[in-house]
Amino acid sequence: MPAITEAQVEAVRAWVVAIPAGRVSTYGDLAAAAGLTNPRQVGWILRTDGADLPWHRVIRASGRPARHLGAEQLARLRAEGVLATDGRVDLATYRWRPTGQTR
DNA sequence: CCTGTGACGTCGT
DNA sequence: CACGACGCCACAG
Repeated sequence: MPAITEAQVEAVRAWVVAIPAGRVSTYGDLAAAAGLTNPRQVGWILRTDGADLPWHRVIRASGRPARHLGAEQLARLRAEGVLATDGRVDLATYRWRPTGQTR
């Protein structure tokens, strides 16, 4: 079977879609929620099958957007009410966890 | 089979 | 807090 199953891909896609507006999630949390051991795999999935997903709500654990996206992602988040300070999102306020727990 | 690269994370300095 | 190095897994060449 493939290294990454279709179920894992769908799981990540589902979590990304489930992220409420005005909230963000990290690659590490999504990886854990989808059962992936490595956050890089989440990035791979988003790049491959995440074209139609609200990937702008997925940021790094540092609170910074993905590398090539940069300012565009921050602009989208800001439009949803996520304020970034100096290019950094306040994870303590906006970090959303896939447990249904708002905080 | 080995090497390089990548939407990352964690630790050490 | 910023930067660098290493680790991790998957894929392309």
